[in-house]
Amino acid sequence: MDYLASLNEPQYEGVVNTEGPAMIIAGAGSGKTRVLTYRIAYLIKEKGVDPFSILALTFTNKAAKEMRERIATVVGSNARNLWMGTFHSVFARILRAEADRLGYPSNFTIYDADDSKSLIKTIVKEFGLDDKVYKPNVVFSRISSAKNRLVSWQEYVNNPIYAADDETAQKPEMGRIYKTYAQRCFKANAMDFDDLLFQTNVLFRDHVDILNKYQHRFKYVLVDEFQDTNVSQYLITKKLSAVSQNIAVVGDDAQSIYAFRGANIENILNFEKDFPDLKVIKLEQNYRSTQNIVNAANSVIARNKGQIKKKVWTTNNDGNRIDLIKSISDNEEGRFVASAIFEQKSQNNYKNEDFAILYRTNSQSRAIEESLRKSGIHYKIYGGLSFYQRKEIKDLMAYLRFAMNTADEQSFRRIINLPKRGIGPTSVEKIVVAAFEHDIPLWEVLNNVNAFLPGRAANAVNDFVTLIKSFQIYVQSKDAYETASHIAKNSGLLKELYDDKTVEGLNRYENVQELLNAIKEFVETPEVEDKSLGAFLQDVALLTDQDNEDPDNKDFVSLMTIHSSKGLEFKNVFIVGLEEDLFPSQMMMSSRDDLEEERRLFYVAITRAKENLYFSYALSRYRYGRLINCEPSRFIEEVDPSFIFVNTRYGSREPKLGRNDGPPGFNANFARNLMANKKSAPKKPLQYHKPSADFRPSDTSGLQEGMKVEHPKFGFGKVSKMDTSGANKKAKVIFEDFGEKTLLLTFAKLRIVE
DNA sequence: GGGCAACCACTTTTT
DNA sequence: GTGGTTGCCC
Repeated sequence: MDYLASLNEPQYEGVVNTEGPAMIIAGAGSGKTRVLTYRIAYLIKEKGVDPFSILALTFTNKAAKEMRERIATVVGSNARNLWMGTFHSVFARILRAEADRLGYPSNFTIYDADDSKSLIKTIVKEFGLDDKVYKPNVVFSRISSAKNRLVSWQEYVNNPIYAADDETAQKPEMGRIYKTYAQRCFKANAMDFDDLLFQTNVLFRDHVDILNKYQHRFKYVLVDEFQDTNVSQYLITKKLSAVSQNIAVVGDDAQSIYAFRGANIENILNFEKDFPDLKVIKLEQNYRSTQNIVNAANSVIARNKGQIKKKVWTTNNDGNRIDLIKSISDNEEGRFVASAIFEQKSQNNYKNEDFAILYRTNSQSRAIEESLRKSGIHYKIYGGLSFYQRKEIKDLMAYLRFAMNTADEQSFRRIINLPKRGIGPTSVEKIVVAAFEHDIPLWEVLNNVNAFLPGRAANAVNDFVTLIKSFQIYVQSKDAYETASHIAKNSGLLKELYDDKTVEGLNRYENVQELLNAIKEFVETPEVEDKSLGAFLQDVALLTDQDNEDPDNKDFVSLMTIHSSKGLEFKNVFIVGLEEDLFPSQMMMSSRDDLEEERRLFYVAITRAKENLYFSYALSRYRYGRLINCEPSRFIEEVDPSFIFVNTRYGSREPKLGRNDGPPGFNANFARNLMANKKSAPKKPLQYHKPSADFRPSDTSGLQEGMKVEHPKFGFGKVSKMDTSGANKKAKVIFEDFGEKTLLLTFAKLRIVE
């Protein structure tokens, strides 16, 4: 019982109250993971519960892995038998086992968000709709949110409320798209991420015997990050624990930052209603941060109306005040952050790993990255494009998936003309449409393609079919690694990449090799019983590469979005880009709820810090390659000023050329196309105007037609036309040396001469 | 069908 | 700033 001795009173309550429903509201830094892991350890060790009958659900693979390891240190190897994993992986496993009840094969493919969006794109195109109205992202999130609220396409099409909604949104075809999308997924033997939860609900709703089976199997259900569950996830856990009533949820409403993905804070209220004899435990003591940081965070979150009453407190030292850094530009901001890290390291013996730089959007990383590189500070950027989203990886994966599941339309579209086989979009469309019109499997169309396509295209398709059939023999008889490397070689993918001698080409080649290594590793793992390609694909679909860590070099500064920083902590945290419209994000300002979610995001960012916290903002910044003026974020003012130390550190802005700056034929965009097309460079060198004044972002509100202006690069010119009709005011200027250019006045690089 | 140049659109995203 | 896409031409 010694592991329990270290717990405080409410933590102990959270661990030992294992029977009946419990809700643990855990403030930031209050030892939430510890309570969850000890609770499971307590069940196994002290209560003698079989690990097989404990189901613990998390949101990330990383959290599941970490928790499993921590439990193992208390209970030993027995922890392996726990049902612990992400919602998606656990229910994918159950769905594979019970797939036949839903009319799916057990080797169904899992579509990731990219697959889903490209399927939506093709459907929108097939319907002859405007993809500017039916943007794949918008359609996808509409379908996704319907599924997460358990609205099937049948209900969606039949319910006039949705039709009216879509009518006002000028998207009347949404129901038809949802229907087609769902049917296409089903026909492709594929489930998207939302289906894994949606179909589990269907399974439990329509097949009571199966529900009973799992209700009796899982005697204890635990849910981590409960504030981020959506309706679909909540209903699954509720149903599973309806018999045993042993359900424990752990979360913090103040850290709910995924409402935009369907997370529903009302689950907390519903939970209280659904389980009336619920035990509520509040963890309010923060062990992570200094007084100043805890109090600043409290002063921010207190502005939100909707929240559960709790008071997070700490007995830690006061610590330093928050350092507020003001700078002139995003580059300058990067430099100050780099120099602050440098100073702190030498003065206070911090290591790189003690620092994190948090921002609202991934695109902000570039300016920071540059200055860290110049200062020789080792850093790592989290997020961005993941390994499995890279084109070359998706290409090979598509071959592997198609060899496993010849109904998979998305994989088919990806590989049918890759490498080039002379099968164009028209032929592909004919094949797919034929499969639908005659209601036969895609594979059958491909095997009888001569009936649908003219000779030359049909021959190419026949070759493709023969190739796939040769792969299928491997799939059946060899392990995943042998199959995958055979397919990589014989599909021609590797050769195409090998022939590409550019830097990117080499990278892509290495990435494919890395994927093959990963498969090899999978095959050579002794615990893995099923070493087939199918087993690997099932494993990998739900894996993101967050856990691919480089063990050699762990001492780096972490750069990431605030979203991905959740659950982590650092001694020193920089929150950069604290500017109005950026954070809080302009696109989030439509309603008060959205502002509250942005504020919770700010709260999450602040509470990552253990010792020192820095706020930083710039007065001007490049966004989408254009210079804009910025104002400090309202969030800075929302922090009680007694916790802030203002540290004004202006600098200067250096002129920077955008890709489209300069005359056509001589600008960077032209150079880029030259590089891409391997043509020789023009003989004439670039000659830009030498600015006669210091060009800071300036006010151009008085600009009128006919005025003479100076531009830092194009030199002198005359305003020929003003366009104030759109959201972005524009001016057409005829430059003496470079001719006519249209300039966006928001970015105000013009100086009025006369 | 393929190559090239211009054009467009961009939030966060554990799965 | 970047990547993806469209539209024109061969």
